Amino acid sequence: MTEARVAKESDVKLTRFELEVMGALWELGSASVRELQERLPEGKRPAYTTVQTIVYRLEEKGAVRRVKKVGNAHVFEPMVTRRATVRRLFDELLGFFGGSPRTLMAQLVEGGHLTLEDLREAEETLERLESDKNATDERAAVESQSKATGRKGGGKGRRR
Amino acid sequence: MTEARVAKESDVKLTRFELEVMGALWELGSASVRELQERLPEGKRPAYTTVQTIVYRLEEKGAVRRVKKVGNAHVFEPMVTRRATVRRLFDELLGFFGGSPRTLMAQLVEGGHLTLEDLREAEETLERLESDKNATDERAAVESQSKATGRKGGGKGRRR
DNA sequence: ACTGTCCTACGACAGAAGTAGTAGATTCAA
DNA sequence: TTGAATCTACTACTTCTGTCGTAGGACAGT
Repeated sequence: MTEARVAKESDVKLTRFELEVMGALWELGSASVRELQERLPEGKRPAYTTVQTIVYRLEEKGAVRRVKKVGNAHVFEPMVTRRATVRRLFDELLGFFGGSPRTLMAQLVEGGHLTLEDLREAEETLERLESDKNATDERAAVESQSKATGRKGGGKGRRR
Repeated sequence: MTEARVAKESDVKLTRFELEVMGALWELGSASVRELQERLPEGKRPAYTTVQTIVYRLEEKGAVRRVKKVGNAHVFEPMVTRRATVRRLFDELLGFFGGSPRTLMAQLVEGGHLTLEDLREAEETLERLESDKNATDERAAVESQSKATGRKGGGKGRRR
């Protein structure tokens, strides 16, 4: 039955190539195997069946699901959000930096990855988010704290 | 002879666990296999030989090298900087976001990973960097290139 | 010189990831 | 109703990762 596991969005662990495919799927919203394959960068565009295999594995991991059929082809849709996935990857990254976003940010900045504008915009996003939060008073601890993600370094949860 | 490949720092591709070990090595500056093993988080602390294997593989990838011996044990030192590594990982991340740091930043912010303070500090770092650059007149970001390992191939300096 | 302890250098192996071929089912346009 | 084109559902590697065990070398006491 190739039953897709119902996984907590937060524990879906993707490999590089799976991420690559998810990237395409996130962009397209939903797509067939062929569409996905065609969106992959020319250089590293594997055979059709290779992509198919990846998609199947993603399905088993609960990262995507079939939503409908077009012709004889299945159309897949993401089950995990890009956001949740980045969060996950970022957390991993943090692991190698004593869990400090600061340090990581510094490295990124120094590495020339981020421009002042990027940061400014991020700030705006953040501020907008804050006020939204206050205005609506929205509670709900949403998905976030699933469980102290087994951080390695001494405790010290990031405070905001 | 287990000759370590002289790899361009930028093309060293590390796996999760290798990163984990590198994390420990970056923190210690230089260390023996045992020291590295002991710095790994209790929970996931593999057997001594497992760590040893990882270190050997890192050596072959040119990510670390033996610098000396203490007793009968080798002491290793990182050959790739933490910075360069983060850069690499970040680049990969960007791949899933249409190459836009903005989008990624937004996701991070929304995910509650970054606080306003984190951003402010990053900005300062950036500004400090800018003026340093202008004042000091651009100087190679070398930092840990202790010895020029015959590095000469066609440089493919990524600039963004 | 003998012995226990700690390393190193290899060799192994299971499971994950990447890559793809094939047989048979579907679909679509004649 | 046929046949080509396209998919799907498997099966099958090969490589890469994570994990160790073991044999034999080095060294510190005794």
